[in-house]
Amino acid sequence: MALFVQQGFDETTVAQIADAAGVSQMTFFRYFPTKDAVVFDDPYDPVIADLVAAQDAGLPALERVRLGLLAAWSSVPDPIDDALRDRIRLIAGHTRLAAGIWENNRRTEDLIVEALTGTGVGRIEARVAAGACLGGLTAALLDWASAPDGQELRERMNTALDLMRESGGTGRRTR
Amino acid sequence: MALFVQQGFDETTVAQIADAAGVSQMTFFRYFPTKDAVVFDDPYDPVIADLVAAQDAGLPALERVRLGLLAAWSSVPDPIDDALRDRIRLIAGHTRLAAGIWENNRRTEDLIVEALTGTGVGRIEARVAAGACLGGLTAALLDWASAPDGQELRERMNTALDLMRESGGTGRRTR
DNA sequence: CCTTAAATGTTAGAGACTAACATTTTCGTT
DNA sequence: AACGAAAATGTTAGTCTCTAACATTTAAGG
Repeated sequence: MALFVQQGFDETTVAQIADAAGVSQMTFFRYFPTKDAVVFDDPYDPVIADLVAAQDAGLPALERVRLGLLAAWSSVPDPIDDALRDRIRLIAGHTRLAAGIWENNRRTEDLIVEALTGTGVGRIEARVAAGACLGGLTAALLDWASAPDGQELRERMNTALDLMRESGGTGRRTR
Repeated sequence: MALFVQQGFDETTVAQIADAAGVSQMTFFRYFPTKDAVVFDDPYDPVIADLVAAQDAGLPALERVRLGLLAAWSSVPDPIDDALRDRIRLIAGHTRLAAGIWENNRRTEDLIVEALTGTGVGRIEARVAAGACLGGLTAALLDWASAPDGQELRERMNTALDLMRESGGTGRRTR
C-alpha cells in the first residue's frame, strides 16, 4: 500500500512489492491471487445480511435493505483510520480498480438477496433492492474519496442512505 | 464474439481473434484498447442524460433519474437481437467482465449527475440518485441474463424501475 | 535427531499489452 | 498514369501479470 500511494498502482510492479516485502515474486502470488487483491483485502461482511434480515418484514424490500445498511454503517468508527482512507482514495482514482469494487459488492448483494428471499421476498425484487442501495452507497463512497469536503465517511454514508428514503430526499417539490 | 461464445472469454487469445479477423495482433490492439473492450463496444448514451434532464424538475432527484431511465429503456426493441443477448450473457457469466459494466455505468452516471446539477440538484444527491438507479437496473440486467425465465429484457427493466418507485414495490405492508 | 509438512524459491512459459520502426495501402493531386 | 503524403498495417522486441512444475529450505513434533 505504501508503494501504491507513493508512486501509483500501475507504476508499481509486483517485483517491487515482493522486493520490499523481502520475498520472491512467486510467494507474493501465493498470498494474493492478483495484484488487485492487495487493495481489496476486506473480508466481506455477513453481518450486513443479518442486519437486513433483522428489519421489519412488513416493510418494502428496498426499505429493509436501506435500514439494514444504515445499521451496518453506524458501527464504523468516525473518523476512519488513514490506511482505509488511503485505500479508498487509491481505488476511487483508478478506473479499473473502482469497477473492481463491484466484485465485492456482488458478494454482498448475493448475501442480501439470500436473506430477503428467505423471508418471502421475490428474487427480482430482492436483487433490485440490494443493487439500488449498494449502487447509491458506492456512488457516495467514491464521491467522498474524490471530492473531499471535510465530511466524515460515516456521515456521508448516512446522508446517502437518507437520500434513498421513500420520501426521495430534499427535492424541490412542495409537499 | 463468436469465438467468445464458442470457447469462452478467457480461453480465447487475442492471437486467435487476430487470426480469425485476418490481421496481426498489433492491429487488433489498435482498434481495441483491451481484449475486454471487444465485449463493451456499446457507445455510451448521452440520450439518457437528456431524458433525465427533461423530467419535471419539481420531482425528487431519485424520481427524475428513474423516469428518465424508464423513458430511455422504452425505446429498445423487444425481443432484443441474439447478438446483444449473447453479449449480456457472456458478461453476466464472467465475474471480472460483470464488474466491467461499471466502467460504462460510471460514464453514464457522470452524465446524469451533470444533467441534474445543471438544474440545481446538489452534487451528492445527484450521485446517489444516479448510482442507486443504475445499481438497481444493473442488478436486474445481470439477473435477467443469469436466470432466464422467458421474460423479455425491456419488460424486466421496467419491472426493476417500477420496484424503485417511492412506494417501494410490492412489499407486504398493508397500506 | 529424524521425519514430515509447510513455506519459499527457481525456472520456464503463456498471454495481454506497449514501443519503435519498417512496410504497405490509400487517395488526392499533378 | 505517376507521385507524394497520410493512413493503415506489419514486425520485432520487450515488459508485466500470472501459472505450472519442480527443487529447496524451514518449522514442528515425536
